[in-house]
Amino acid sequence: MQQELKSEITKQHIVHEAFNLFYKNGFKSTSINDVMKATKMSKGAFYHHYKSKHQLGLEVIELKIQKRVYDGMILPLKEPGHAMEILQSTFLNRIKSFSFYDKQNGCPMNNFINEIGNYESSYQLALKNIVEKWKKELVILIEKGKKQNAIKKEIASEAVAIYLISAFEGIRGIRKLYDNDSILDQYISGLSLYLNQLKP
Amino acid sequence: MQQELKSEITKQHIVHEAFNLFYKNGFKSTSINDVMKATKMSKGAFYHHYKSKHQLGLEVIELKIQKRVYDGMILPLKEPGHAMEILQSTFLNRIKSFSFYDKQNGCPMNNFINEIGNYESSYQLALKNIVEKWKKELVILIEKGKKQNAIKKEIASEAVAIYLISAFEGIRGIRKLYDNDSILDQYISGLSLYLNQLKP
DNA sequence: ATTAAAACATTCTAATTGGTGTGTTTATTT
DNA sequence: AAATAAACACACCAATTAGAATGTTTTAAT
Repeated sequence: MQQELKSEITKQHIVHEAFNLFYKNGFKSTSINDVMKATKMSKGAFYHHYKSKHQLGLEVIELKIQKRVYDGMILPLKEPGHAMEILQSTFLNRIKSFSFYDKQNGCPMNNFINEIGNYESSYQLALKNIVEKWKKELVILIEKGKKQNAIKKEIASEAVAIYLISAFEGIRGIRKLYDNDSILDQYISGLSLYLNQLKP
Repeated sequence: MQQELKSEITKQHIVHEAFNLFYKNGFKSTSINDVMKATKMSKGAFYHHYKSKHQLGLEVIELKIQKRVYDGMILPLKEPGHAMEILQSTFLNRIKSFSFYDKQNGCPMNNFINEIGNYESSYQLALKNIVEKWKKELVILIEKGKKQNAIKKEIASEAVAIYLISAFEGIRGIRKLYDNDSILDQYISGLSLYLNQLKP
């Protein structure tokens, strides 16, 4: 029982450092050597716990990236309250809460999607899973908004959900190109306008 | 004079094959060996015409990627006619005109942005340049729409432009995860709704 | 205390990387 | 025709890659 725990801690350690390096330098550009240098353990340790770099990538997606999107963008949607206010605060708060580092390096999920989304079906599936869960929760909230008479009943909830997600992921990439937040302010302004126009 | 021409043709050949491989497999993952294997010339030939892989990357951005965005998304905006119709047809036509290959591999510019947007300032600059030109032309068209009384005068043109671009680039990435066009249909539906709500 | 297995460390390999140096051929100028 | 320079080809380098093989140490059960 002690051993299982230690193994679990070591794996979490590896996944944690791997996520940081993948986020900063990309998945393909990060070698197992790099990851294990960061953990200050040997490569033998890595191949004891994981059978390949591919498996590590999957765990990073399923554990770290999924959790990030969950905590930042999905869980807030489930809070009680007015749907429109939750929509606004979730998207706006998240954008405004990003550190300089996070602005510079974009969305980890979006980075993965664009780097290896056309690469391997197991990655595709794991990433699609996250997007689908996000979309699903957004749709639930939008439907709630319709019932609350806060959102026009005739609009297609899924279309709005995907348009919100697309623009959010898109701007996370584009922001990388700039060295200040003016582009984010314009996005926020565009988002506010969009949300306001959903009101009946 | 004959030599300069031959040199130009060879460089175009290299840039062409490089773009295709960067698009399919990413910039970092594509080696000069890969590129020159595709051109069926030697690596010596490459380093005769280019001083580094970095320089090749810049030329691919400035020649191929820029042109793609220009032809597909910017030039159509300059056509005479009703601003709102041009907006709708440009975005919708472009999305619908993508080949299976282009849907699977996303937007070349967005791929570059997400892979090396946080990597090197010369790439950042070259890519930002394209986005800025796109945004600028969109703003001009939106302003025109306001004059034509086709778009609400009180909305911020830059915000709408960036929101349109963000969503477009975002969906190009997300589409990679799916094996059919339903997600694109939802995006299109969300886009149409968005554009309609800009009308006075 | 003995044994077995888990958790690592160390060393190695075959392949690949961006880039260089040294040819050889072709085109242009004198 | 001779000289020069451009356009390549080919062999090579040191560094890095994912992964395997073979150690050694720690832990847990008997």
